[in-house]
Amino acid sequence: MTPDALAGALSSDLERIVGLFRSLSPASGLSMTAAATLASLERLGPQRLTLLAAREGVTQPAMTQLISRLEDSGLVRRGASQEDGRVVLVAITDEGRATLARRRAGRTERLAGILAQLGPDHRAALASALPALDALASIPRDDDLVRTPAR
Amino acid sequence: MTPDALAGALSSDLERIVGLFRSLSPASGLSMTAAATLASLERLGPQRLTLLAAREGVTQPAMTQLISRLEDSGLVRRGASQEDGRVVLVAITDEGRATLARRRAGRTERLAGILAQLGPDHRAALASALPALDALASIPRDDDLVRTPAR
DNA sequence: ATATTTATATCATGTGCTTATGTAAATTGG
DNA sequence: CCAATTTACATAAGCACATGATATAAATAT
Repeated sequence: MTPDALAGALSSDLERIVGLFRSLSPASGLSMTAAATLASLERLGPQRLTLLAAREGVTQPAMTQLISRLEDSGLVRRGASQEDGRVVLVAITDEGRATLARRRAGRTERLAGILAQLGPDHRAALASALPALDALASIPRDDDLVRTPAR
Repeated sequence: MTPDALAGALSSDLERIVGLFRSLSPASGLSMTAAATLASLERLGPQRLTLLAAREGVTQPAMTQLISRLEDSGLVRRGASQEDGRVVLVAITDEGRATLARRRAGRTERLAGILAQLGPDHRAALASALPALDALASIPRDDDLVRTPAR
């Protein structure tokens, strides 16, 4: 299979799978961007506001506001950087982690129900595709490359 | 692998893949819901407003407004039902199909660029996972079951 | 030391969602 | 059948969340 054909097929499947994902996600009071940002913070550790904005594909003012809301809700914490007095390092709190965990538990539970309806063969195929999916999920995004100083 | 473990692993990968998908989708002036609704209309044919709302996980008023906007943009058409004078059957237009196609082309192009960075082994694994992904994408949603008349 | 750049915040505005409610068509029950 | 209820959609008011323009303070460069 050519890379282009693979991209086309994947793109088509992804479109519908994202829809499935959205219908699986419990109404936790978090917007898609909020949930994705929290997940990034949990996975990558404390991050600068600007990096978060680039990573989630929103503008910097939008991220400033989102972080303010998340901070008010107690899900993240603003911290200062020691090297640079301008930067804000955003970190997830225990409460933020707990909220994420609840969200995931709900989604996983519904997904398990759906997988149960699938045939064992399809389940096996999905299980064997996990490393590839993980590779897909782990692909560096543009914004990860932003921090390449020209030396 | 147990179904529950599979659900957990899938759920975790999906969370990050959705983020990738969002960053791949071109800014076509369509919201996520708008794009998903258009895609549903293309795939399933004309649909009632209420069914669309349930399928996309928004309220009925939200769908009424969305359809009005899409109609103003010429991407969908409102039609009447012959059996029931209350229902509105929403259909995608040729322009709507063209818009969807452009969106997909942009996404596919970026995805192809990313896949090229992956190793051939990972590409092969993804290719072999396509049937399973397709099965996952084809799983009926709750709202598809709504139409089960009690006889 | 001044000018420029960078990181974040603030403000004004617009879109898209929600809840509450209205209207007309279909269905139900006496 | 006709009044009451239900169903499908529309409308309205308000809030969440995004954008673009701009301000401020810290760091860097000339």
